[in-house]
Amino acid sequence: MLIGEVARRSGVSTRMLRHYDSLGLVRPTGRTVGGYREYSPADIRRIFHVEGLRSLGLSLRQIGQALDDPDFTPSALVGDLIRKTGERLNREQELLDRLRTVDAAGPSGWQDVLRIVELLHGLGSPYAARRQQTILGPVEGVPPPAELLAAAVLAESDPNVAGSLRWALARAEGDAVAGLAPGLRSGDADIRRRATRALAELPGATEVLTAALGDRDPTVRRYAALALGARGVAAAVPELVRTVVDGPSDVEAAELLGSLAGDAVWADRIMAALAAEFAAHPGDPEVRIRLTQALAEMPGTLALDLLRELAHDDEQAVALLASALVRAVEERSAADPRSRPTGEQT
Amino acid sequence: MLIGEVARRSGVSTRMLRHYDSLGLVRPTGRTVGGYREYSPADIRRIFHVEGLRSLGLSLRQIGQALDDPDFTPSALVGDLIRKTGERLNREQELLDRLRTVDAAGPSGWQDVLRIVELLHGLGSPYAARRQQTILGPVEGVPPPAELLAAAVLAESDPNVAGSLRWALARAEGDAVAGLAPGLRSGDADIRRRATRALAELPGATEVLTAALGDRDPTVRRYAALALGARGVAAAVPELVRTVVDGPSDVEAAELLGSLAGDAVWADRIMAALAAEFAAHPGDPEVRIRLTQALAEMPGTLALDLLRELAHDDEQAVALLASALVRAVEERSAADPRSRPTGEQT
DNA sequence: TTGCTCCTCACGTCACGTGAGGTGGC
DNA sequence: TTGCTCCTCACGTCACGTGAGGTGGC
Repeated sequence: MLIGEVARRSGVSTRMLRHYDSLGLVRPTGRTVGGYREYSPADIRRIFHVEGLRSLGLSLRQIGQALDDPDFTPSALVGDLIRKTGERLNREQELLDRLRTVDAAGPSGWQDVLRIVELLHGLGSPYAARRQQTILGPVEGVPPPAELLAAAVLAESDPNVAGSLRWALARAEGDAVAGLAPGLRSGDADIRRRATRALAELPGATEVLTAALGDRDPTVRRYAALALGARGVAAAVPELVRTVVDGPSDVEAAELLGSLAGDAVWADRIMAALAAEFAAHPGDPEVRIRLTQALAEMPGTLALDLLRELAHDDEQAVALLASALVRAVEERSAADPRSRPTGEQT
Repeated sequence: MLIGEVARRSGVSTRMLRHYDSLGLVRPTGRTVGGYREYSPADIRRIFHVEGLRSLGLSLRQIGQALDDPDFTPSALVGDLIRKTGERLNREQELLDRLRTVDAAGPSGWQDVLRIVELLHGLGSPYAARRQQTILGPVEGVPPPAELLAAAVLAESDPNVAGSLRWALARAEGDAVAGLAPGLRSGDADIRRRATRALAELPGATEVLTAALGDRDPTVRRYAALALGARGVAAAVPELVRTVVDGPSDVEAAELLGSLAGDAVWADRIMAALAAEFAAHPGDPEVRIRLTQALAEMPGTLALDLLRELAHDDEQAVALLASALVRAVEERSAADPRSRPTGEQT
């Protein structure tokens, strides 16, 4: 069979068939009197073998070695190909991510593209100082896009750099909330915490933060509750109460509960929740003290009855604190009659 | 700054810096008296710009055009890069899949590798006839690995080819069940159906099939129930009863219920389930007829009482069928006294 | 004789690495 | 004088595409 027909049947160009010949990879068995290459059925089969191995990414040189050595062990070579292909795949994936980031920023000229690439490069540095500098460094004109900073916030493990990033993110142009929201769906609790902390420092974001109240991770829930409490969102109340009980940020949580209790509807529920926690922690002085201190944050004389009761608490420290707070609340209420509830006699 | 120091600071080799120079991409502003290239700070900045754009996958030619034309619009080029990178990514992913398939088959020589590649190629053909031929064609020595055929079964839409594949799979070497199981977790109901049908034709596979009884898709549940019923697995009973009610494969389901009812424990539950279905479908003659026919499959005189009752059914067709079946069951029981239940008087 | 197929030789692609052979500045 | 840096020129890589210029068979 002459080279043209072989090319048509195999899909390999005549150029490549001649190339295989010159490499010694597929030598046609004969030549016609005119010097034309004549391929035998065995030659054709060999061509298909070559194409088969090429479809696995072997180089022509590797194919030549493999086909000519019947004892060739494929396992090592295949393993190597898998590794190399995986590396190329990762590189292509990273490149695609970079390109998408650039595209999403909608650059209007090459200056913009270069700035984003520079940022991307700086934020991807393994040195925290370099990342820090990238964020705080001279912002030549356009501020960095929020989506990019959001991605960096989710990945940042250094607390100082993370703080700078949140600061920059709050000032960035673009939809910072949309950039952070995917972080809340991560399987990694650290990433969800970073997302929540950053969301807390943004205006709005109430909806995603409310969803974060249902997170598996207590820290995520706490960040979300504190942020929502500061926005006056009553849905945060149960988690704020839990924060008072558990300790970290209990003072901040108590203050937020106090201001939420300014709303009469929520005042009763908050008091009921706090009272329930006293009942649930009878023998734990630390929890009871935190709860008692939280009562001091309640507006007006809302907590006065409960404080008077606690002044006789079995725990000495609680009783002393409650007594002091009873006096403080009474004085406060005498000074400002508006805060006196209707049912109370002086 | 001389070329060596520039190379150290920028990470670009001196060879490449000279290459950039010769392309006109980065021409050092000056030369020393000795003819050495002298890079100015602006030149260095340009080098970093080049590297920035290279990190996005632009060719040196594209970079040259971009940097020299201040009106260059990046959007089209970036879009093109995204498309091309996505295509490369897909190709790499497909290559990696192929390599992993080959690796999983553990080929001992190049002959094996070539056979697997050939199979892979044949099974991936867009022509059903070619796929069919690949499966049924001359199997030169080693049978195709089950994992490969399993993947093909999950992807095969042509019913004839699918049948051949299931046939080949049942005869293949390797863990066919493990190859099919991921198909049951697919979001695509078609793939789950294909997986279940293929599992049904394999020996064993009881565990995965039992899991498939809880599938969202009724067809998947039916395939699983029929397969499990044939294996004597009583967990299939509820779905088999539903199959009798719903129609397709009701005869087969009834037969399986009949043989499962050979176990006294299950006999009562099956009869109770069938009776409940009669109660649930009062006005539906087709369902009642299928249910009545199913009663004929119950062993011995198990269904006799219910059939006698149905002989007076409001639906004429049901009543006639039930009367005929009552006689048939009575004759059968007279001929074979072993099938007479203890409580019955002749 | 006219197309068609085939032949060999050779250049271009693309981003480099690696010499060879030579020179300038401390 | 001795290293060190720099210079230009040029070949090799890898799997091809695309000619140029020429020839054999119907």
